[in-house]
Amino acid sequence: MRMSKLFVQTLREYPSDAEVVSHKMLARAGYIRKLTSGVYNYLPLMWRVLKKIENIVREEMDNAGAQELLMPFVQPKELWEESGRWDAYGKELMRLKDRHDRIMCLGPTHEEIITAVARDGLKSYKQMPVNLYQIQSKFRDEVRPRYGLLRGREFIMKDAYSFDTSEEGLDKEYNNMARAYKKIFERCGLDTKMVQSDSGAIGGSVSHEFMVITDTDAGENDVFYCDCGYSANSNHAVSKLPEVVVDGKKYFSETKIVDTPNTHSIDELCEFLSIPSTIILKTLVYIVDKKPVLALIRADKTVEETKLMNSVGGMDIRIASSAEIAELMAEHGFDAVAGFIGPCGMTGIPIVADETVRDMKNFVVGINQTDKHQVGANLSDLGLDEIKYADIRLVEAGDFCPECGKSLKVTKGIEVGNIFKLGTKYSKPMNAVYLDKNGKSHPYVMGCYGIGISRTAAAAVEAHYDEHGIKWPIAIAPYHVVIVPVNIQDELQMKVAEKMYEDLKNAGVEVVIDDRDERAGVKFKDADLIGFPYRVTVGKTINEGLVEYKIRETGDVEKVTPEVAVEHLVEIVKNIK
RNA sequence: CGGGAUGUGGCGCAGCUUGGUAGCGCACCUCGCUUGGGACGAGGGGGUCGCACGUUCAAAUCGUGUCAUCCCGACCA
Repeated sequence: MRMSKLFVQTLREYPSDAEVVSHKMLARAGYIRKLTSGVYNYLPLMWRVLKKIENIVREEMDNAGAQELLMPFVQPKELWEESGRWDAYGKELMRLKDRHDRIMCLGPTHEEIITAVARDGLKSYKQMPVNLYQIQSKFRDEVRPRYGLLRGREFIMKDAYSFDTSEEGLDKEYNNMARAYKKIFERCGLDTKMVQSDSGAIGGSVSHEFMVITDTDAGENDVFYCDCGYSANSNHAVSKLPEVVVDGKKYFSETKIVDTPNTHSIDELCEFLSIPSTIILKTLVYIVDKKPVLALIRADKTVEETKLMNSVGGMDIRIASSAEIAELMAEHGFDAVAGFIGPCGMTGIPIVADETVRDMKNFVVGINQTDKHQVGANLSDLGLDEIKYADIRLVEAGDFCPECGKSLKVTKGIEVGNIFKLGTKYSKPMNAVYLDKNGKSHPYVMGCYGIGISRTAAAAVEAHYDEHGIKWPIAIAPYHVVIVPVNIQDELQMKVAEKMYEDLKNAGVEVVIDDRDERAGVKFKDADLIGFPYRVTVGKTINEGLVEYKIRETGDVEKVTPEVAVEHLVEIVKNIK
């Protein structure tokens, strides 16, 4: 490719709306342009990168025995009603009508469609197991798109779905996919961790996420991990706790109600009573699937919303507003504001207590009266009808590993892939069945496996950049090398550059020649910004028969003959895998 | 959804307070000059100032509404 013809426009400055590294870099280097919120044009350089990632994914999926197909982007409402997700999915599902007023949606994922495809063509145990995948654009109408390609509304994803006759078969395929994923991300030049995670709206039991570990702002997930190998997303992580005081008898000799004016926060309450937060029972009001739920937890800990939601089998959770709290209080004959809520007398609504609550004795608790708390209280004395215990606690760095007991560490990660065991979550309601040896029908045992293609590209930038621009891993770089003749008026420089260009092209190296009539500085800046893994500069030293060979990643420079440079590059490209 | 901010050429911004011919830098086109880390000079093209309504002799500027975009929050009572 000739730089003079390449459709790319680099910018002198970063676009003002870009926040994270990958967004800034990709926009400035001319890879992407925003069309509308969360929706981007993939310009030629970007598309080359995306195709490289797609091809790696394709090869490894095919190697792992999966088969590629392509399903529609626009989908009918009916299938989503069959699975029950038409109502459950929420506003992220972009719904629309066609000219006949038929209701459709844009595919945010394809479980419904693939299950229907399988139902249609997968009738016998003899055809199984089978794993089908596609690489498709998806659309999720995110509340708040941000971070460029990392959290867009439209994005490219590889999604695979496996069909088995048994749990054992699913386990096997699950591990097969985990291995394939590991290979895929390695080939893309990405260091990933496979972490346990919540299975969310997709449903199912077991799931893992593949996280690119990054120190940039773009890491959206907290990953807890341990040297022993344990690692989990914060929405799923569990831990053992360090020993702390959970008995308040040292502070309170008897059970009584005390005035605690203006103690709206735990900090204020601790200060007012001169006690540690570990002997306060914190009560929070959540709205799960539009209904109130009370969460009880030791006050030095934080509720993990996803865990709480799962504990009551919900699909949607948020903290209650002060108006909702007031309403709830009124319904139960109380009149208290946040800060003084307690479980006592809250009949008829689910109460979930974190495991930390079990051991608490003689604690402090709200009693649904503003500016008052009960001290020296015990759960058995509170006269509660039914409490459900569950682990609804957010793990913190320093908690102990649930497997080996050592201290957990925390890091930020960008999720680039996930694998789920779905079981019969979709096949059952959608009546997608096969016949076994005895002619009996059973629902498929399914798994699903996703990789964010466009997100992987962005994550790669987050993981590989410097102040000058992108440093693509060679396997996913848009081109392998750029040849920069410093002065295109110089006949010898141009002659050598053109010769190398032809030789490299003929040898299968993806090469760009920067034949623009620009000053050297401009060409170097662009080369760094765009992130070609290698640069060969043909300048004055060509008079001694030498060119400059530079590695973007390390910055290492070497003077070599054009022939040696070509040899190096051909060799490097041959070894990409 | 709550809070904050911003919409002026492809990108980055000024102008708005105090209404009066729409500006600057980068990018783009032409010529000259320059050629190892985003040169320089001269000339040039490109904008219904987000949109609508209103006030006014006159609106980018003032008012109302609306749309869009971005940031923060939506997890501790």
